[in-house]
Amino acid sequence: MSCNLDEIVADLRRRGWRLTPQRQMLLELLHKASGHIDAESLWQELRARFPAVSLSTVYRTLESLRDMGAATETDMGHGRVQYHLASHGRHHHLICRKCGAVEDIADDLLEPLRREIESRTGFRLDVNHLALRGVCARCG
Amino acid sequence: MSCNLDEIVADLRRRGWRLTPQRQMLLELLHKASGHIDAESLWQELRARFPAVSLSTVYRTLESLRDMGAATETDMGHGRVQYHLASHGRHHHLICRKCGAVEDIADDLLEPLRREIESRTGFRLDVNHLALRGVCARCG
DNA sequence: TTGCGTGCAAACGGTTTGCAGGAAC
DNA sequence: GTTCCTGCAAACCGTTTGCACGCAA
Repeated sequence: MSCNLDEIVADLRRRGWRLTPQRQMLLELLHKASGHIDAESLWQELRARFPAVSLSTVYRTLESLRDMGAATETDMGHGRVQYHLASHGRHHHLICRKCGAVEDIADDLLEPLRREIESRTGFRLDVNHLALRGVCARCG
Repeated sequence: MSCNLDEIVADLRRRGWRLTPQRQMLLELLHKASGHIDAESLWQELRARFPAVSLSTVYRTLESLRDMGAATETDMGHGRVQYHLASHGRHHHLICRKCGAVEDIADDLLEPLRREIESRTGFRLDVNHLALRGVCARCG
C-alpha cells in the first residue's frame, strides 16, 4: 500500500507496468482529488490535457489500481462508482437523503460495531468505505 | 407500514390502486419469500402463473411498493437490487467475501453506532438494510 | 523488436420509458 | 366510460470487451 504518488509509481514499475502519459496524468488527477471522483469526471479532466484519451482507458487504469490495492472504489448507490487513492485513508460517508450532502466520518467510529459483530458471529468486517444514508443536522 | 398481506392490499385500495392479478400474485410471492429476492427472480416465479407478464410490470410494481413504504430495496453491490416486504422487519447482512454466505444480523446491533454518529455530527442514520462485507467465521 | 496499453466502437446487463391496447373500477 | 395498468420493444447509462494499431521498454 503506497502512501504517495512516487511510491505508487515505483510500485507500478516493480510490477512491470508501463508508465504512459495517460497513466501518469490520471494518477496525478486521482492524487490531487482530495475526496472522491468518478470515472467520468476523471475522464473529463484528463481530456483537458489528452483530448483523445478514452473512457475505457480510465476504467482499465482504475481497475488495475484497485487490483493492486492502490485505489478504492465505493458504490454510493447513485449509479456511479467513486474512486480514491488508498493513501487518502480509511474513512466513511454520511449521505443526506434530503440535500445530498456528503459528510466524512473517521473509521474508528466503526470499531465498536466491528468488535460486537465479531464477538457475536465470528464475522470479521472488512469495510473500507461505507456509505451510510440518513438525514443531516441541517435537514433533520 | 403494513404488517401482513391483507393490510398491504387494504393500503393499496385506500390509495386508489387497482388490484390486478399480476399485482396480487406478485404481492403473494414477495410475502412468501422469507428473505430477499430480485426483480428477475420474482419475474421467473410470476411467469409460472402468468406466462405473459412483463419484467417492466415487476419493476413498476416494486417501485410503487417502495414508494408507499411497503417494500425495501437493498443494493448488495452485485448488480441486482434485492427487494423484501417492509413487514419482514429491519435487519442487516453480513456477506462473506470468500464463500459468499449471507448472514443476518439484528438491527439493534447498529444502535450504538447510530447514537454515536448522531451525537457527534447531528446526522440521523436512516439505514433500513445494510450490506456489510467481510470474512465469515468458517473462512476466517 | 516485443508485447503491453490504447482508442474506437460495439456489446453488456440491469433498469426505465413511450406507446397503444386492454382491463379494473 | 374513464382511467390506470400492462406488454412490448426500444432506450438508457455506467461499465466492459474485442480488435487492430501504436508506443514504452
